[in-house]
Amino acid sequence: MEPKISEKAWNPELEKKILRQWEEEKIYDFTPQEDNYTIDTPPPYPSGRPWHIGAAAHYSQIDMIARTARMAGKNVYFPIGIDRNGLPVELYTEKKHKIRMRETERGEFLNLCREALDDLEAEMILIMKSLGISGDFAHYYRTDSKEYRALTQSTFIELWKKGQVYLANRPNNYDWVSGTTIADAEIMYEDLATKLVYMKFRIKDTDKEIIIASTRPELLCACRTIIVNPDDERYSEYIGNKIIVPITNAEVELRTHHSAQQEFGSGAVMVCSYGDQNDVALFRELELEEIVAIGLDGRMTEVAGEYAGLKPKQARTKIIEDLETGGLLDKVEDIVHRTPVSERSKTPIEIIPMEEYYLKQKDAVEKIKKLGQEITFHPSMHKQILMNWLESINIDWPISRRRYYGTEIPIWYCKDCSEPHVPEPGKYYRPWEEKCPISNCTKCNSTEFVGEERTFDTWMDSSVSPLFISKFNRDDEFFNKVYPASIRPQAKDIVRTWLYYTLLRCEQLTGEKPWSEAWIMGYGLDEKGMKMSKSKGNAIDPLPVIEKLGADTFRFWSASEINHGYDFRCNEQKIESTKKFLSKLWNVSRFLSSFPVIESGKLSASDEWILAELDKLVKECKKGYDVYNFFIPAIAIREFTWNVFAAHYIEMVKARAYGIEFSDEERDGAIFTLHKTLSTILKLLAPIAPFITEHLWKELYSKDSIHKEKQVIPENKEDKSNITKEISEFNSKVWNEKKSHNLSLKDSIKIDIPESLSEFKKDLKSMHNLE
RNA sequence: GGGCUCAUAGUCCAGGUCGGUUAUGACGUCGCCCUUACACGGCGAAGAUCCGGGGUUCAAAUCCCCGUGGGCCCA
Repeated sequence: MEPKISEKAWNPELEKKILRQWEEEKIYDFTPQEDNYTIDTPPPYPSGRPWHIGAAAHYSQIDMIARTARMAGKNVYFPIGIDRNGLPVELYTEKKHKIRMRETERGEFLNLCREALDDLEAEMILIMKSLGISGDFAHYYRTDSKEYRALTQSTFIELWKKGQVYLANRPNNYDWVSGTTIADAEIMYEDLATKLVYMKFRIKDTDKEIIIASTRPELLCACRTIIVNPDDERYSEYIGNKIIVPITNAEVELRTHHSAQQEFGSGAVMVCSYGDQNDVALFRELELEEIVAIGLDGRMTEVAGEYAGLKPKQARTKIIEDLETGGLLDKVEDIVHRTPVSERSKTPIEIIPMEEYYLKQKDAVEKIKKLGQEITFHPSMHKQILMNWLESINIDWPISRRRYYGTEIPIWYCKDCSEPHVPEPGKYYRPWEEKCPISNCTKCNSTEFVGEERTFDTWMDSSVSPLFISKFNRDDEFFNKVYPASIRPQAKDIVRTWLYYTLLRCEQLTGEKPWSEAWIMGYGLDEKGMKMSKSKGNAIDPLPVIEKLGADTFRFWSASEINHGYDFRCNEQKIESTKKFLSKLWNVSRFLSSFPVIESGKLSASDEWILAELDKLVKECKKGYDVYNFFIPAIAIREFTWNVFAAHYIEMVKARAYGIEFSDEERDGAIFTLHKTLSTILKLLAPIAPFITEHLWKELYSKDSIHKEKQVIPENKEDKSNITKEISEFNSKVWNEKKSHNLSLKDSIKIDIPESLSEFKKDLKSMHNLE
């Protein structure tokens, strides 16, 4: 009998043809019904080349969620979006064109960013499509589109009107040379020579002194507290005492804090606004009131007293002299200090408070905690990341950024009285280049306005993704059908940002949770478990891998290698070797394609046994698919298909299937069981490897897509795994025996079949050619 | 610096909640074998101080404590 399938191995080239078919037949199209399964797909951010291979694995798995849900009979809404707002593309563009954002005309700079995004986006879309992602590419959205930005702005305007937004001072990184604030991402660290100044601080109402070392003595006037390590016994008796700051004679409290290192200087640290990032954290944590010691002009402010007007470096020199004169100086050491400097100007940055917009979030924490409790997390352990984060929130959310490529903050200020005005929601506004849509200032009736130049933090955009995909405020009927979404799949590293902010924003705007389930995936690392980065040279480009090995190989690797929720390692050779399983499946199918598909047959003990094992597999897969953990079915399917079905069952029934020395009835039992098992395997595997299962399904079982099938339901058959163990032990025994006697596998041999396997006697005899 | 998390053969991974056979499977390696689905295969073999130290226990990969190293987020 000639097998219907003639090729000897799975050819990934077939994937392209299958993709075209899916597109033509529109098998993943979504029409909203009463019950829908909405996936709040993460819109990936095009930050550079190549796209992270871990992200490709991530999207493969998100697609498995969609396919699992479809096969469970759900009406799946699987939107695709691209996140295009934010700093990375600005940095990418500056580097690519060797320009600086602030020295380039804003409109021109935005165009260059857009071009860069378009290129990078095209590559990501190509990868996602090649991976077989069954999302809605025809209507993919961009977070920098007019519609999306209009939504971000509308939601801001709504919250502004509810009084949820306010202005406050916030420490910013400031680069004096460029004259701008810079983002944390633009800071690098350099070891620079500086002086470590040991100063004498007196403990109030005693004649005792504490020596405090600092590289920034000019900030004495901004000192708010002194900290020592709680384990540091040198200071334990003075905790809570008032300390007199030299020069200013201000009184501050001595406290303990774990961030004080006993080995550094004298172990006591002065906390000033702001010497470094640690000071910022301490001011926030200890709720200290900041003192602005350095002004926007880069000089000491009036709080510095006689040092006012000096540059910090001059003030430092003078203050050291004065300390010495006043007998307040212990000693000065020359040290090398790890100093934050601006990436562009290479000069040390200062941290100074500037006015920024804040969105209230502290009041919402308890509500969000409750929402968090109502959401099912897969895996459940990652709910802890959110809960810990909620515990640690102690400031409102700063939402304004002094950047260009983002959604503009829709505010105009009256030129005369500075009163801020927000426009009506519903449209996309660009205040930096558009005329104010309001004709007169509501406060002073002036007609002249100045547009806000700042943009939003990008999380302001991405945090409304469930509202955008459900057409919030644009199509109420659609919104009511698909919101709240069913599931939010996302990576672990952005639980505190994207997941949290989405909960916050959606609660503020709809009063409801945005989804009922959150699915959290681990982080993709290199083969040694280190983070992948372009600079380390250990990044793997997913595109050539997928092109060479095919999407199904990549997807099956992703499912079988990544235990859900845990970090995973990416190794090209490992991905490549995964292909062997697909070949195995292909060849099993090729063998079965020699036999007609029949509806029934007389089942022998062997058939009953493998069907019981198959049922156990169905049950095991369901366990994984129910919680969208694809590692469980992938491992179980490979194990069953290769090591049970192919290795033992197929070998046992081969002769029977050919009808050699068996009745037609017996033969049909084998053929029926073979097809029943394979077709079940294909359906079980379809969400993970959609291409090869589709191809084999159509070759063998139906002209319709396997992706229209419903998932198999376990029948709870009797567990026969003990038989599996016995059969495989017996087979091994025979194989070993033949080997030790230098016999070929087809040679005849005399070995007794154990009593417990007597039911399988006929099949085993023909399999091994037993006498 | 803080929080969370991980650590099992050359490599990846299971087991860990609920302590108790010979620690699962895959990749890779080595040997033999073309047996009519498959050499991208079959059979077999070697390969693990279960990260280190301490504790609880008759018994620890598993539970507890202290380290070390990796990862993520926050600072």
